[in-house]
Amino acid sequence: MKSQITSVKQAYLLPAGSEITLRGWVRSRRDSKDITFIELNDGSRFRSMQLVVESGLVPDETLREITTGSSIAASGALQPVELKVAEVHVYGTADPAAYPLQKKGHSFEFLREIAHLRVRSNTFGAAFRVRNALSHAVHTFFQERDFIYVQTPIITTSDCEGAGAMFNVTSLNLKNIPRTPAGDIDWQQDFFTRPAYLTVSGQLEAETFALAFTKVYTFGPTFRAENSNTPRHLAEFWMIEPEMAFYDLEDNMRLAEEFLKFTIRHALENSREDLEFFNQRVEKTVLSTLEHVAESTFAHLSYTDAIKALQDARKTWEFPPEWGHDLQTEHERFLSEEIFKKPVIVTDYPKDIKPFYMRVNDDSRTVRAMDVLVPRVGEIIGGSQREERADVVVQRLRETGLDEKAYWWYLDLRRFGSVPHSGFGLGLERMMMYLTGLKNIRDVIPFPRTPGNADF
RNA sequence: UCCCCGGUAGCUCAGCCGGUAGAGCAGGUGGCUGUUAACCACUUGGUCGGGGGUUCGAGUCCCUCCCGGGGAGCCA
Repeated sequence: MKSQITSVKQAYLLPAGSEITLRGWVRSRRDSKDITFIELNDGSRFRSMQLVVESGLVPDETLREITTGSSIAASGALQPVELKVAEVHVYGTADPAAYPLQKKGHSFEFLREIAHLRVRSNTFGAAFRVRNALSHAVHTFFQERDFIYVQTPIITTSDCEGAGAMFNVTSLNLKNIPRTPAGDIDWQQDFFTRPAYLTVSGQLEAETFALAFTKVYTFGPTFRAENSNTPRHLAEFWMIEPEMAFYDLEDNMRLAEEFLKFTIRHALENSREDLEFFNQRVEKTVLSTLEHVAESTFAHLSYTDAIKALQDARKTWEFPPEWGHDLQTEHERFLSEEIFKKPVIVTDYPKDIKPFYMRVNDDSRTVRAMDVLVPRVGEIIGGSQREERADVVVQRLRETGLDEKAYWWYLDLRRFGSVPHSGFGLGLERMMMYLTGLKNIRDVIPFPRTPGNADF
């Protein structure tokens, strides 16, 4: 009798009586005198499969090895909701006294310290299946709309946009750094003959592709060397950056809204079981919020109107809202959580608090920027219409104190066939927090990198 | 980086005005039952985050460093 090797996910689709072999890791085990129940999980879906072992069928010494965390193969006949085991093979044991995962719930803080094992838990199994589904949805969304996927460089030499501190990339011997006669670091002797960094954004490079392929997107890792210690920040995270020629800010906002709704609907349809777990155990508003947002229309208002609304609100602020200052976290949350109770897009920020590449409005005080704020998570998308006028970009570079020579190729885009264009950046992990209700960004990325933490 | 809170058994925590360390769960042993965060009985297990100080005596008070969490800034 030959049995078919299947995943737990597939097994639930097979008829009773099917002879199958399952392989995976033991979640828990319960013993009776003449019968043993084993929960087997292989990560293929949230549910485990219950294995029933009647006494005498499996040697005692084998049964003894089957403890929480051990890896086994089990063959037998499927019957409703479980597998009646005829034969078991143990691949690897897991000493119960040493195996850190118990049947009981653990704190996220503890599980973070065992990131190599936490993926075997309910929460993190669900989280990373959702992350997989979300990544798939990202590509599906853009590919269905004829966007070209572009891999922008991880290593960059453009001393970028002032978008936060950067990690240096060097092959110099740090114990013996070459110096110029003046005593400065002699970058000529470094690998790239100039300072190099890990990218903080693929946007500038993506713009070059957008001005050839019309619609493009990036999806890759980005790095920030900021000493940020919050549940919303990572030193290494994944960002999705679409960039579209011939799109103005309205087109850009429409796409952002469509994108969020598409990925939410995709998750609701394809990750239902995992999301139901989050809804039950992590954040009981996740499902209702997602379903609500998938059907709602995002609120829109200008930065200037937002400031007014915040000033009119009967609320005492730690930082009173004031035109010209960036919105504080408390302001953003109030807009999305209290005033609108749904995603809000704030546009047209003062130019002095935004980067050089954003298109300057006719009032010459504001730029065509947009931030999408969602309840619970805050800023999930930041984007803008790009400044396509060569003279204005140059002026903005000078105003911000950047070296226009370093941006010669970026300025070329404005000299040769320039067009209006727009784009935005979306943090994959922020989206994950929104989908799962998990409150710490370190719990939605496999191996989080934060100040002082790069284990695993 | 700043401001709060915390660090005691493998995990989650209690430990009062300083007097010499405890519970639940997990683990082990036995029992019982088609069990499902199983149940019942017994039981192993601790440099009280590190260092320094005060004191007859410090888990407890003081200083300092490290680590974790929350808030703020930076942003996605």
